[in-house]
Amino acid sequence: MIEEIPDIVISRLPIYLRELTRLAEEEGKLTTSSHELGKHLGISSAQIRKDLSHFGEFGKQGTGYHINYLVQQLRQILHLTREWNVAVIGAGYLGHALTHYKAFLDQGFHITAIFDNDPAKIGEQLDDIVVQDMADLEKTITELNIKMAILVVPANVAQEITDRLVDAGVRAILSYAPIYLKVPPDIQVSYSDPVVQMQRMTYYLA
Amino acid sequence: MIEEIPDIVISRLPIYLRELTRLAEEEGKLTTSSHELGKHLGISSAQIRKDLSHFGEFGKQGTGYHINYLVQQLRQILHLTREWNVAVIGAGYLGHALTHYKAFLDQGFHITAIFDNDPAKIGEQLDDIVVQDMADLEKTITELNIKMAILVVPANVAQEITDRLVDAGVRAILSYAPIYLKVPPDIQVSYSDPVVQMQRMTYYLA
DNA sequence: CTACAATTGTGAAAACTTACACGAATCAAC
DNA sequence: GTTGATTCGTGTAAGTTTTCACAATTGTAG
Repeated sequence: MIEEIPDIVISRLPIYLRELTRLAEEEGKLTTSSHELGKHLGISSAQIRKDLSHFGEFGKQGTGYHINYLVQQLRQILHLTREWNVAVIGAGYLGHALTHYKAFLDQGFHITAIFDNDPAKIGEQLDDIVVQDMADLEKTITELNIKMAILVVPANVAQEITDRLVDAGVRAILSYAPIYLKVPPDIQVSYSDPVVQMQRMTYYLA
Repeated sequence: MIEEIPDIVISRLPIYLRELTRLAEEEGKLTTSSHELGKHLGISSAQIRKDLSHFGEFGKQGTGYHINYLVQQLRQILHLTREWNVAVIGAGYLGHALTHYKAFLDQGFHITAIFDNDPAKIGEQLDDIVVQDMADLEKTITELNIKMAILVVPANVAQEITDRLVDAGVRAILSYAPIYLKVPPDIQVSYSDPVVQMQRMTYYLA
């Protein structure tokens, strides 16, 4: 009876949420329609309505959607009504940048630990946290109840660190490492390899 | 007669290329099969063969693929046999990190300009380039023949900067800004909003 | 109160993507 | 040579995703 909702639908919800928030905050709107939302996002109105229909009926015929209400519903669906502790693995330039990334905090993602195995980096202060030795990975992740990690390490150690993260209880990984990660089926991975994204685009550049 | 190749196929080619390179360099392999490649990437062998068949016949029955040859072919298909000049827009933490990102250079993406409008950042030295005033955007992009840009600016200025980039001749944009960008149909955009990626994953965390 | 415009939610159709399965080719072993 | 194990490329089937199009509902204007 429980309908399996396609991941491609889930992946659009944060984008709807982002735009709805912007419509409310930047444009001061209280309501919107699937047509308006779609126009702002390059998505058809039918798609938006179909996507939302997986979770309930949030709009009203003739009127559209009350933005605050829909935002609240989406945040509940996506489990964003709580805060999430996040670990960053790798304290290179990119690890630093992501640790400082303000939007994470605004959206309830608290980076509460950062790790590296370079003795020169261990102990370094970053805002309010300190770079920890990779040896303490399991201990800290367990203690801080960290379920999400951002992986910013070289490809050759990414799989082995992923295995350790999963064993320590991490359930979702955002990976910037240029390699496919083998994980158990209940573990989520999102990939973000900038080179791969650039290489897709060069195809279209004559 | 010219077959239109789906973007979803194109987007897998860089991943094949990445793994093929790794197989050659790390594991010293000279040949591979669609089955082996797929096992390393979590993709079915049929999918890989079908994808490649859009572009020609690169393998041999019974034997599989000669890695070096396939790598060379993929690089040609993706227009990676030349080098690309790239501009980074925004010299915050993330802009810095991406400018330093070594893998870009390894893959033929040369970051030859970085811009910001903060007087405190303009003039700052980053490796071998200097942070330029956003006012010089058009001039520099034209002079250096830059066709690709990495956008690392706040949402509220992202669209206006995108318009300027496109007018200046940029044809592909990798955007970290948390907003949908409206561009002409012949302009490529890749999105990489870390918050959106995290929010997709929290859906699956009970 | 009635007519009209806007908009939702959704079943059905269309379009797109992936997986199956098989003939043909290749190579190694005997 | 012949056999058997691999593997490719591909036509077709199956599965997934998007789009269409319409009944039902809501609000507005006269």
